Amino acid sequence: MSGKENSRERLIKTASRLFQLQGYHATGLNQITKESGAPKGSLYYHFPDGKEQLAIESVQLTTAFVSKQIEEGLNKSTDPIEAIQLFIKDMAERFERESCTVGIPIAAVALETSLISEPLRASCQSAYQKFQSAFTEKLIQSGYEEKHAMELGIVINSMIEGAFLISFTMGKSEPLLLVAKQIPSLLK
Amino acid sequence: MSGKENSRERLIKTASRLFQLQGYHATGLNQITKESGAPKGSLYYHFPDGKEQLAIESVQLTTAFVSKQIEEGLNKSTDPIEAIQLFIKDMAERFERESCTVGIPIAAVALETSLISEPLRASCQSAYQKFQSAFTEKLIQSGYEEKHAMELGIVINSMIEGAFLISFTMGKSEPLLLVAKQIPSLLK
DNA sequence: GTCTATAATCTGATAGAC
DNA sequence: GTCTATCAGATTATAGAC
Repeated sequence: MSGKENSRERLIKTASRLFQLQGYHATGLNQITKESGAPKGSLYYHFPDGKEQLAIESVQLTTAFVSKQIEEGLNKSTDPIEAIQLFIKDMAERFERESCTVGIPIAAVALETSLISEPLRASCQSAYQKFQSAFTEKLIQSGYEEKHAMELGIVINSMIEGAFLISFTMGKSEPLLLVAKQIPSLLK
Repeated sequence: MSGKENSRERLIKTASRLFQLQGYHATGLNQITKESGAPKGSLYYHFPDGKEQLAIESVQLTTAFVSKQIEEGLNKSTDPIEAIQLFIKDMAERFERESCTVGIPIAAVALETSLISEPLRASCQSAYQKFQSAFTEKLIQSGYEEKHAMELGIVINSMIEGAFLISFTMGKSEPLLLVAKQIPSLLK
């Protein structure tokens, strides 16, 4: 309704990037306001519940963005094996290209806050559920039996998230590529 | 050489537990000294390089502990498929039993520090390499071709680490159990 | 080796003028 | 909606007595 929601948008986008890259506790409110260009005073106007609320909305933004990426990636082939492999390889390439300017979606926030903030944990949980269901949907559309597709969706999501973590630590995308390579064994 | 290295030991053990559970930035030096019972003044005597050094040695302790657990677990069966499945199920049971009093080995520290501390990142990297090679060794002993065994070691490690992360966030061990279930497809 | 006190800096959060 | 100033508490780290 109001004029420009610009400041709020910028705050969430900046927070989203920094939380993924540095984690929850390492990212200060000062840094977020400073890098977003938004005035610090306006943070608590837009997010009365402070850092926790900002993090929840950041996770939600990331979730929407990544889910869309997964769905678009999976649409590049009708064959689920090929589609999932293509998606993972895309992630690996992006990882190599942007080096570490992107971080791993959700993971750091999930690890750091699951024990100390129930609403934040719940946000991360529904993020992962959304990722999983994208894979599961693809498999169901390809004729996989429903329960099997659900189980595979969870496993594929775990594999990718784990490979991201190891790739990030190792500084190379090899684990992601090897996971992609094993997808046929898993799905056949 | 000196009398009791007790205080140093306690500091590392406490730090190790807290870093896994809460992550690097959320764990303060005050909390570590307080919970370890060691005097705060002695921290910088034993660890002149401060928090970073303490974290590196904590990661090393965790690495040794977890590696031993993996190796012992894998020795419970000569069949690699069964052995790996047993190990993952053990982890899942322990996860359920101790709920969240244990955290995920290495992961939080790896995510939080890989970009800000090269020595700490390197410690986490060699941790993961050690985990991987335990799986790889088991596969080679069972007759898998060396390169294939190495690739599978990396993928299995990624799967487990990812499933841990998702299980932790979800609050239930289902992802770990589903990963165990898919091991036969992967290894056959 | 231990302990206390404290420095210097950062954090999240608030109050109030504009 | 914006901006400044500031609070109380946390952080890592150091200095120096014991």
